[in-house]
Amino acid sequence: MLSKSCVYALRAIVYVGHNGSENHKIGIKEIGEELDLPVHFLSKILQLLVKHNILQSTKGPHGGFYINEASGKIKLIRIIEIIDGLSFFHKCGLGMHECSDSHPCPLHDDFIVFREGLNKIFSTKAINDLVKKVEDGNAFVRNLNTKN
Amino acid sequence: MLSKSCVYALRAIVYVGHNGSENHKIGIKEIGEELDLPVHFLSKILQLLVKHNILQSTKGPHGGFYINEASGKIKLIRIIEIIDGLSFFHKCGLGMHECSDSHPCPLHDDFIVFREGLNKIFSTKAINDLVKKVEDGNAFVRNLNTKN
DNA sequence: ATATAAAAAGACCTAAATATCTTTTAATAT
DNA sequence: ATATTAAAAGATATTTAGGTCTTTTTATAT
Ligand code: FES
Ligand code: FES
Repeated sequence: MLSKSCVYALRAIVYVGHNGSENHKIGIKEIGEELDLPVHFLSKILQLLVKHNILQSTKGPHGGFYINEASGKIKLIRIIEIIDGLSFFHKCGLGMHECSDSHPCPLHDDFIVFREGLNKIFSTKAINDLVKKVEDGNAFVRNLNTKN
Repeated sequence: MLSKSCVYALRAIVYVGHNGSENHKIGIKEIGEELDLPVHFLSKILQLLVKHNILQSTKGPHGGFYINEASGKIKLIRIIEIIDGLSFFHKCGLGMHECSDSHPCPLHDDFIVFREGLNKIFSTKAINDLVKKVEDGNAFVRNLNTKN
């Protein structure tokens, strides 16, 4: 559904939101290790988010990633848009060229309920909402039973 | 979500169910043309379904594909299982190693609604249900505005 | 029996996603 | 100014999904 790039990005940004701040930036190495993600690959993805100002970074000693006030309020759908694009939310679940009410595939009515439902969730929830859940101990971004 | 192989299979089998019968088999070429699908690729996929007896075929003159009584009653989930596997319906939407209620990701509660909902649809609907919709003119498997 | 038609099977190719490795740039502390 | 640190950037490799082409097998009609 979402590409690996995309879910890596989401978890990474939540991790940064949870563990970092403007004066405690998080290095890519730490993120990769804590989330069991391939560091260099993740690095590329985060670069993209920085370029779009979804995420902030600085180089050099004590450099790393962090998110500012505004970034925390960004909706998940924006990140998905940047990384995967929004085509999933428009295209036919059975792979027809067009998804439309007037020329529906046999799964259309059922499928769009979920497609729209997901769209709504991603369009409503912001980074901070996920961070909050993690802070409250109601959710996690790190894998269970990773070797440490 | 579903791979192309999988949606190609679903549309093809519905097309065959709709347009064919044991004494009017449908050639792979026709299916490919009518559904705008790559013929040889589709051929591989249908072979797999035939091997699993989800679809019937015969070679030679007047040969082709058709579905028998039993096949029409097969649930979509079975086809998905054969082609893509069922991992989608168990794995975490944010790509964590495990999806569980006790160690949920921040999207878990919202995501599983979607995942389970889709699972239910695929587990409930049979090939014939889709064929029926097409026969009633309430759904289509062919693309709109294809050149013919 | 033979020719023919159509699926099955096999070998191969291409493009995209994912991942790794190396070099460059920029920020900070000394 | 210099050394050091860490992200950015670039180049390359690997894997997987998707797609094409060729040969073989099998059913049917003549
Ligand atoms: S036409 Fe297939 S999901 Fe809308
Ligand atoms: S843990 Fe992520 S969807 Fe269940």
